[in-house]
Amino acid sequence: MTSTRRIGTEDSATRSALLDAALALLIEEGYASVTSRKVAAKAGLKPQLVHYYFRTMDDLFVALVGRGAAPNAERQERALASDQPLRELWAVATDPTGGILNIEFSALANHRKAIRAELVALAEEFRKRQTEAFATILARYGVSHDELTPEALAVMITGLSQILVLEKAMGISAGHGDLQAAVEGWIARYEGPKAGTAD
Amino acid sequence: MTSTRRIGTEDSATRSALLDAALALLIEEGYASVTSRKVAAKAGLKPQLVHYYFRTMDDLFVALVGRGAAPNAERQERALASDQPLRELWAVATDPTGGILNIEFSALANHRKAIRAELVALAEEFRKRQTEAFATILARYGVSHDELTPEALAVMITGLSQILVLEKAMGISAGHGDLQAAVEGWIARYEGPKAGTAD
DNA sequence: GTCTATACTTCGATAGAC
DNA sequence: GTCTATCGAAGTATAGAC
Repeated sequence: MTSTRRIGTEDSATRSALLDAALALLIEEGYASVTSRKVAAKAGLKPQLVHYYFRTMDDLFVALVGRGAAPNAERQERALASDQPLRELWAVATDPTGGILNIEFSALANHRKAIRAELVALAEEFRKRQTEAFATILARYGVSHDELTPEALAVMITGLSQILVLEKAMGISAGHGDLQAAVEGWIARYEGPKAGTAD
Repeated sequence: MTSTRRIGTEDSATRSALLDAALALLIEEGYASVTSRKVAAKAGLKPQLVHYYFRTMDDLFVALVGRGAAPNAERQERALASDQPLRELWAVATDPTGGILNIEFSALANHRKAIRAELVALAEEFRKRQTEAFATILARYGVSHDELTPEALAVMITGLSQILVLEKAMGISAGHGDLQAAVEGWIARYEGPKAGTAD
């Protein structure tokens, strides 16, 4: 009940175009460039439309997070349900586009309450699902909790994949090949050679 | 030779105060809040002074990175030279303030060339020093390169510490205790119990 | 060498026209 | 329901006064 101002419908094509433009800008130029003017320009629309469909810029960011949530969850589920869940999940986590987005959103969230709330809730659900799946997977592979807990593994995979993606985006690559190889070696120890590869 | 405009001296107290204010803002509110007006306000000065001492905002950021480089390098050297280098380095890497700064700078660098160049050069030197030290340390602990290379270890420590710091800043903590314990366990395997602790 | 007066651009946001 | 005219605040940056 904060204001009586009208707002566009959620299924509007214009609204969708604005979200597309915002997403592209976020990836290409960072969150500081996601302004009403630039988003509109990219979509070939007037800046005021941003405020019609999303009252504030924070609302736009929150909508952007929300729109990506379901596809991401599905990607993760598919990976976890595959024959080689660790390998598939690692592939998803090291995907450059997703990684960059993660970093931009994290930086954004660090100082904007509404966005942080949205993102934290999502991240926690993600981690929870991963942890559940890892519990089964690690048990199947005969890894004891003394060695590595599902929770620790979830944070590890996130941390290692993110540093690789972030640094690659910046142009740092020292040690990346070695770490990638090490991770693949650990995975291969449990899941064997890559599926589709002659054994 | 881009312009003839004058610029403040590097040992000016005003210049230093502006850098202090910018650093505080960067940590407290993120890089988007490091504007000439806000920096000046925080330092109790006029916004135009920012442009006198640092021609552009990018220059200010570059100066900020530069000012922190030497102290950071020293901190790292001290850790690497200690009796328990892995443990000390882990402690330095998981320091919250340093971590947050790292994230802010990374996000910034992702889309601003001048800052990225500065940061990448620094990060590479950092990694190189770490890798050199790790080569000695791992050899001393009897770890073969087949198991883990110094390069991979350097990226790993960076990635794991950063994810812990970043998520903690955002308010995510699931799995953190487990990962912290796992890392401490690995370290203890090589460096024994924490120095100063009864054995 | 240090700081201020000032210009011009871009920002988010609203009120009101279609 | 959709979009435009317009505003006041904040952004970077320069030219010139002390």
